[in-house]
Amino acid sequence: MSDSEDDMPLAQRGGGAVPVGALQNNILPLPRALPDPRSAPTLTAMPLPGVRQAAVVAAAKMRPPEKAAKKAVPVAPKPAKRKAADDDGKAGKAKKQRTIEPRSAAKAKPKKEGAVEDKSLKWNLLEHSGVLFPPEYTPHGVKMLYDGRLVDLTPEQEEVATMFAVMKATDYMQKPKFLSNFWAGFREVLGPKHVVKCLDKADFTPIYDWFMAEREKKKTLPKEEKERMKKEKEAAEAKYKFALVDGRKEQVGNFRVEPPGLFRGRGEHPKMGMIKRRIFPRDITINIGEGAPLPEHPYVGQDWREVRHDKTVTWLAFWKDPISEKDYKYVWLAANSQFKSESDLQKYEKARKLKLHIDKIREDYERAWESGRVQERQMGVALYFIDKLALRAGHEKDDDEADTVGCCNLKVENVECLANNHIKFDFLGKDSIRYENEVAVKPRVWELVKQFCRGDKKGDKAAGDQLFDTMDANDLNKRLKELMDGLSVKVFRTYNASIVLDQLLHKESASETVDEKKGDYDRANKEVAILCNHQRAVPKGHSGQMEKLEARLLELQGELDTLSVDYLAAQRAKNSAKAETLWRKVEKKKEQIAKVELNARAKEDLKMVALGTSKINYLDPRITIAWCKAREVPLEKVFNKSLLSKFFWAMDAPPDFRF
DNA sequence: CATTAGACTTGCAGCCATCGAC
DNA sequence: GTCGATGGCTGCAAGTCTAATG
Repeated sequence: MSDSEDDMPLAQRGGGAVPVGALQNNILPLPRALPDPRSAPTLTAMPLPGVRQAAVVAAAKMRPPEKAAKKAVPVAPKPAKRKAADDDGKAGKAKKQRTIEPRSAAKAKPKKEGAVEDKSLKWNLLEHSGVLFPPEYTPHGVKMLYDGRLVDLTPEQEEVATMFAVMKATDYMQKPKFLSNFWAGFREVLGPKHVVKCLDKADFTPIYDWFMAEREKKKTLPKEEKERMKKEKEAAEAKYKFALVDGRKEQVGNFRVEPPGLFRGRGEHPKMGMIKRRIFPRDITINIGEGAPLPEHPYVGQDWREVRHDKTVTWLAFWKDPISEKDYKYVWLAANSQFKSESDLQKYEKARKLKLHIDKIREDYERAWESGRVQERQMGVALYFIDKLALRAGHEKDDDEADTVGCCNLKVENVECLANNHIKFDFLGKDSIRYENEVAVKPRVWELVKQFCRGDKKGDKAAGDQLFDTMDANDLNKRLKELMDGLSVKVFRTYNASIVLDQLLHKESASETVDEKKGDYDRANKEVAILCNHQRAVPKGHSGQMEKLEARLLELQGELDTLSVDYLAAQRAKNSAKAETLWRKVEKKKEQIAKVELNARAKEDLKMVALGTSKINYLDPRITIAWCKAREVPLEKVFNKSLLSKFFWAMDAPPDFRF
């Protein structure tokens, strides 16, 4: 369907990205492999395995959400307030759980049959070493130029100048916004009376050159020196790498505090170029078990901003994002932790649950197209797009963020009604990645979109106006909750990505070798990536590499020709021994050519497609694992080391697992 | 009931170590 | 053994979504 028109087009997922429809047969063949949850070890009973916890044990701790999610809802009329233990103490906020506990327990998560522990609690014991701060700034003394003259800078000023100098070769230098934001920040650091009066006459080249030279120097360091430094670094980091959670040794994801620098927003971010200041202990809130030793830090005389013992959250530390006061930076455990893998499983189970409701939901939103109320119609169409095209929700954004959209905040200029019930989408989505797609839609949808673009009654809509002006992402999510417990927009993306993979992998295939099967897998993966519009920048040097491949092909072709001629000659000369040898060589050469051709095609094909994101975030690993088992493909062919580790919880999926 | 705070997931790019071709 | 392409890993930006708040 959509294989021919690669290249320019992007999310060109043709019309039928979601031909889901059937599959009722394999209704929830639940993760049979997971050990019976009822026999799960008690919370803290587990030993303290090293880094790698046994998958079985880990899996056992996670009940297959099936039974929990299913009927449990009406249960739990009993407020879960009993263990009001850890409360008191700490600062004002943090203490939300208690008051609202009954409510959330009653409606949302009535897990735990026997109710051994409160579901809102994520841990009982938590120990860790906090965060690792970046080194303090060491002045290099290299002077920048202003109007051709050397300029004296204080270490603080020099640090900021260096942040800028280092970015000399990036295309941020071409962005006026970046330059003006930087100048505003730099000017403040320079103070009012400084000789440097504007950016135009400032020349940071000396600092840039120094920086590049340093980098070179580091590269050419003797091997032993390099290794010594590496060892030192590792030793310094060692204690931060792990946390102790209820007796489990878990990897910490990001324990390094972000170093100061210039903010590199994506797309046309209004704040690009602003100075991201240094973060100190006084900025950081630590979350840790009550009895655990307080993490140390190198800043004498300074205290952590706050120390909490909040068992309802999974973060170890956070600070306010210095660029955007309303954002936070968190330190969490790594992807292979119990916290992360458990929610990963929940995510996929929720998506599988959607499968049971999807027919009804689709009927529902199609019916909404005929509603007398605009808002109904808009919700119906929005959900149709989300379901069909796997669009993101699209929440409202502030003016101090890049101007990007998702489904619910599409603007009228982002859609165009073409002939033949086609609609063309063209907008900047997350990370300012362009989504460009022409799709066939139901005639009624086409009509409605035309109508929404025009605006219903008074005042026609103009560019910049919301396509769905009577609803937003929150409204839609509220509606979804009525259709299925816990349902939200993003679940559709997970659902569609995973079900498409499941279906594609269950298509007939003549592939025999592992490489061929891997090809099947990658193609399926690619379909999903295209559906989700997971793009990447064309790798630099791509065209050069393609040319090389072309040249190589030509060369090989030449060799093949020569061999062929020789072979014919040998044959004519009745030299059968020689002919046979040559024949073999000809065959081999052909194979070689085919391989290079295949490689070239794949490379061209995937130059703009990123396969990784869907693998990491959208594709239920059990689909892949089951497929590997059934088709006898080593899992390592499709999952790298970190994926294998991240998905340890899914390893027992049976060969006949269906999403 | 709308807005915001807070927590957690998703996403791309760039660096860097490794791997495979010569 | 060298060299450059590949792909993994890290960094951190940018989404989503729910509960708390006023």
